[in-house]
Amino acid sequence: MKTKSRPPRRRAPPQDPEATPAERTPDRPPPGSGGPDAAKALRSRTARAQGARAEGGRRRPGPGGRRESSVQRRLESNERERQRMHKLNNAFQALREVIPHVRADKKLSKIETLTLAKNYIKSLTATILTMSSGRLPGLDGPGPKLYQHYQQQQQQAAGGALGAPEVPPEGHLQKYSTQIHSFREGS
DNA sequence: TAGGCCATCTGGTCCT
DNA sequence: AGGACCAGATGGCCTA
Repeated sequence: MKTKSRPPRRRAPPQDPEATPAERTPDRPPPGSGGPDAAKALRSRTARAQGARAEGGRRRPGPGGRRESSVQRRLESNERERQRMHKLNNAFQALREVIPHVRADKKLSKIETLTLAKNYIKSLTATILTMSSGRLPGLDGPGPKLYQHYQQQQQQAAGGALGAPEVPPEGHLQKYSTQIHSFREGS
């Protein structure tokens, strides 16, 4: 796994919103080739693409063609989607900044960020459990409640992922530090 | 050059 | 009805 700190990517030039999918990417294979609902989408998109090809790759004329209002809606929709993705990326960045990791010079990828965050949370939970159980033996403090919650989470996780081995609190700490290490090695 | 990661576009579906 | 969300497709950039 590699990560990199690369300059901001330049945005791909916006495609002609009036163009049919076939016009924009003539070589594009039929989309929606995976997933249960995809079959319907596949058929409808393919039909549209084929229709465009049948017309020599030109925009469908007449009522079948995209009206200006529909083009405008598509552009607005694209813009909203961009903003949504930007927000998502901002959230990823915020998450990166609170996860301690050894490769401060290199940006964590999204998958690395999520994986590391998950194990970081687990290790923190384990740490808190260890500390609170040590300091509050038998008391009705946060320790026992936290431990109950932890056990519930463990049981749910084990139920969700069939055959997932239950990891003891200290195991998460070990796993997290191992992962940090492997990310460093893998760079 | 292949593979990984990413941004963007797009159409379908879900939700308010 | 319109916006949010989702997933597939595509192409660019980067590194090994």
